[in-house]
Amino acid sequence: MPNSSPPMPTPAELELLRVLWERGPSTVREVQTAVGADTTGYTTILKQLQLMLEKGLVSRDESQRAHVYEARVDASITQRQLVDDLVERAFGGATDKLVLRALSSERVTADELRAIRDLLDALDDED
Amino acid sequence: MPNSSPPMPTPAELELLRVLWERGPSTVREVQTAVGADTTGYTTILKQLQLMLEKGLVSRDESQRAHVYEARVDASITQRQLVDDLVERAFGGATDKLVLRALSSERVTADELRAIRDLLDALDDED
DNA sequence: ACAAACATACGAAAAGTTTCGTATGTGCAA
DNA sequence: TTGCACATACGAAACTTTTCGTATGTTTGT
Repeated sequence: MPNSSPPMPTPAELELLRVLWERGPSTVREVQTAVGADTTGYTTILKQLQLMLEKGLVSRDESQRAHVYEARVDASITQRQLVDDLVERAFGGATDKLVLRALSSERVTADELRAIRDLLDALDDED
Repeated sequence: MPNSSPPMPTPAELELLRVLWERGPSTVREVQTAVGADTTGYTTILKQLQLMLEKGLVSRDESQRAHVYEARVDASITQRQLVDDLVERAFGGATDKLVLRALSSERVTADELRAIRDLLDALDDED
């Protein structure tokens, strides 16, 4: 009886999820290599993934000696969860405030702005 | 010698900052009332504000018996700091991805979309 | 067969965050 | 003046998150 939907990932967990999203199913060793083998010990990654397994954030295939871990939560859903959380905590629920803040921050390229405008247009057409 | 710029606020600290941003300079009691006197003990708020003082997130006026705390960091700067942090951790630095994710989330009203479009136009005119 | 390399499990230290209890001081009203 | 309401200071408990050490088992190359 899986209790409910998995909890929001912690920062360290998010980093590992991002590896799994990008690489697909991976062994502990592969994940460690991806995050930089010198920055974090092997057993640290292992333990982290084991915790994530308990939380339902990942699943694993134990058919091989080196277990293969796979993300159990969507990138899109998790990202929205994180964004919504920040919107709530920092902007009192006003999504547009967050967007405005993000856009007025530097390092948004012209291409990115165009992508956003396209989405706005698409949203308009929906109604 | 203030070391450098204040660190990013933790979630609990952010909640208190939001009260100070909205109310302006406030006593511990006032802050506690604002966050809901029943949810968090008085000394908890007090201690939190004392820690925030050490971190440079707030300043205080001790001329009265009940010290008056004031935010030392801008809402806009702090919010951008938090957004940038999330962009980095969850979207690999791609600000537009975060924006797209935020916008495709429900609960963005037509008014909010208009505000965003206006900003896009303003950004265009800048160059 | 045996040592070296590599894998998991798991307890627990280390570090960070949040909450509160207790000691203590000060102003004020009966 | 005496006691009550209310304030700060501060240590430390309670949690959460992150990191690692150690025990132990399995595979592989010589």
